[in-house]
Amino acid sequence: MLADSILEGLNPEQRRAVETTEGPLLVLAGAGSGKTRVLTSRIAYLIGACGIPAESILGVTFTNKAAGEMRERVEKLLGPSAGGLWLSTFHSMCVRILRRDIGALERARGFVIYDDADSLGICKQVLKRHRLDPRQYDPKKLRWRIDEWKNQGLLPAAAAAQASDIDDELSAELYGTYQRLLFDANALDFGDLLLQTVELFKRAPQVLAHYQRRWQYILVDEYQDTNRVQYDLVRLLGDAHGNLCVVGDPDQSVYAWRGADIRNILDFEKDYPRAKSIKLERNYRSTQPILSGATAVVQNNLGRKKKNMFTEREGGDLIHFFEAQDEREEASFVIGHILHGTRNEDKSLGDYAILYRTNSQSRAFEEELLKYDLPYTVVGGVRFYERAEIKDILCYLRLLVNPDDAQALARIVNKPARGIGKTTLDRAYELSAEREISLRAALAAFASEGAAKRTANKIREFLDMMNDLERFAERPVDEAISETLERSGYMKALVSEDNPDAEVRIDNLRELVSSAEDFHSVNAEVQDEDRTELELYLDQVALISDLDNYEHKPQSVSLMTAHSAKGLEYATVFLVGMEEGVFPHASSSYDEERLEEERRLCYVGMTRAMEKLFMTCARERRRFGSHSYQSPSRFLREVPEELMQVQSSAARGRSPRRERPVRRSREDRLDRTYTQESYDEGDGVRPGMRVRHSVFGVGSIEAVVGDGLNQKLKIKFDRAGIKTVMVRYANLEPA
DNA sequence: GACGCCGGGTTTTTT
DNA sequence: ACCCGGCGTC
Repeated sequence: MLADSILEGLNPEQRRAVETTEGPLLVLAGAGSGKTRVLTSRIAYLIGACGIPAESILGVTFTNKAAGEMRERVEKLLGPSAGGLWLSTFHSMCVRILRRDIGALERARGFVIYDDADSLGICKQVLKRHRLDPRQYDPKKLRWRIDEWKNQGLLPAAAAAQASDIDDELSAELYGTYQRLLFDANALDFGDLLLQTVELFKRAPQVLAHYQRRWQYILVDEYQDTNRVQYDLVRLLGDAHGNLCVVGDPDQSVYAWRGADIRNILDFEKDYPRAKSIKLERNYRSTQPILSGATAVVQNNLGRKKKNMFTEREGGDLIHFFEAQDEREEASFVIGHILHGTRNEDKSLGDYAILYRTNSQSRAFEEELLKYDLPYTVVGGVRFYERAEIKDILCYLRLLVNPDDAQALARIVNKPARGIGKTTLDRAYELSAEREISLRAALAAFASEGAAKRTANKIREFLDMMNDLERFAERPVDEAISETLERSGYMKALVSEDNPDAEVRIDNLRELVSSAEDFHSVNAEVQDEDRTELELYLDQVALISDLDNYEHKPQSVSLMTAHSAKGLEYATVFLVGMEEGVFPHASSSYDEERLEEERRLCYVGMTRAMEKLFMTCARERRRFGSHSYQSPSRFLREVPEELMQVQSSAARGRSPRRERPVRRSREDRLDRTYTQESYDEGDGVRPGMRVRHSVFGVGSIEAVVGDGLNQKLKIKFDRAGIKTVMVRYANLEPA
């Protein structure tokens, strides 16, 4: 009875994916094939039809939003019997496990979670300890390398063993120091959350056994985006019973740069010989031209698992293509179309999404939207919890929970200014390294030993204040925040600044307090046996992404990167900035594997559209403050001509300067290669040309080196001599 | 120790 | 064009 209602409306493949409950199962779910529906129905089926207790089921996703949506849909199918079901991201799952069991690794349970900025700060500290010049050894690169290792499941010793050259050996050594500093601060970074959980399972079999017993059925969403550690986690948890269902689409694997290994999904059947596999190839989302166009693009990837997507949504518009003169015209074309649709075609703003390759591209569209007073929502970019003032207060809170948090301490010790500056902090760092004590202890030691009386008093005052604040660690989180704002003098300092910028920040802090009030009222009843509300709050804040807060508003245009758009759908999608160097991104242009990932990303972007898909490019674009000229993206050429419709220039909202009124055919438009990075449209840079540089004055080009984004010019300046400049940055004019 | 100027890097995507 | 960190000055 219940089983019937759960299975109702599923197509035969979906049904099979739901009913095949035992053993390993691979569900290859193409874009728009009802993947989430299958996952939620499957969970509901396990509980409602098979009688599996909800607490025996683990569902893992990549975003909190996806987890939340799934929970909602399962509850809709089953009602409250879904309580006890674990649905979470890999990261929050690991936090929960570690909070309970990290003691088995001889670590304290009160650890804090370090975000990217904190990690980078630690990297800088590492370089300092090794007396390396951060200009010579880039802390960002170190951060990147460490993250790579962590994604592969390698701790410092293993990394050192694998290091192939002297450079990498040094990095591995620095990685060791990095881990040491994290340990001293009782902190874990994002990568650690996963890696230490694997470590825990390996070193404490009884802990692993506990979770293996608990979770009899495991489901993993977006399996194509799992990295090595996530693979290991799934493997460890699932091996006991083998009831592992993974769902994914190799064509939508777009996170290799974050360590995702597409082989995890491609090799699933090898890894789990008993595995069954089901393909979901019926697309419920897009019209025929959109699906065919997207498929045609992604088919250019080699070594791809064959999939035959089909849709019954025959007819519909062809894919629209528009080539703008520059990014402003591109924006005005897009917004013009939206205005037309909402005024004349009964569309609402929520039907539209603007998708781009990089966050920085949102700007032109935002300006245009503002011009017409159209509400819009930007996903990504600067996150609320990363804004300086928010982060400052969160660092205070972190210190209430974990006094050893060195990053947090360093950040706020002089915010607001209280006379404890760089010199003092440096001394504290040195003491901390010498005596192997926490930064806070070192600061206290400095106050009673080396510091001048004035400084010593200021340090003591600060430490007393912090000790006093600690009483609020057990209080409701909104109280803790309000008290912190007062006692620290942070609010007072902002108020006395008395400028518009400070006002914005005050508003943000008020928003923080009110969101904390919400958190408090929601969590008031949910008493965790041994975690304070503040601790729970900090965990949540650390793991929340901008996307998680995104809600699709019916009266607001959505703007986001193609990455962020994965899993979402819109009636009309504008996939903008379709130019070589932008999409595919320049940094991926010379590597076949990375190009294929760009192509998959393009596929993801295109398949977000249900009814209308616009792909646009601009001939000219301002980047880094200077002009650049790009040719249309190769991906545009990969869309079959008969599926594409060129938007005529008559559709343009305003009249651009059009030096050539000649109507070119589509092929002409797409095949035309513009001279990249020239300073005057259409003309290439050639030796002998006279140019003007804003700093060096007039000179003549001696040589042209390379092309594309990295093109350099050797110029003999009349007064400044011979210089090599990057065209991209030089802002040259003809002279 | 605080403030202000200069120079360099920046724009790949994020849990 | 913009932001941030570093360095010099007060």
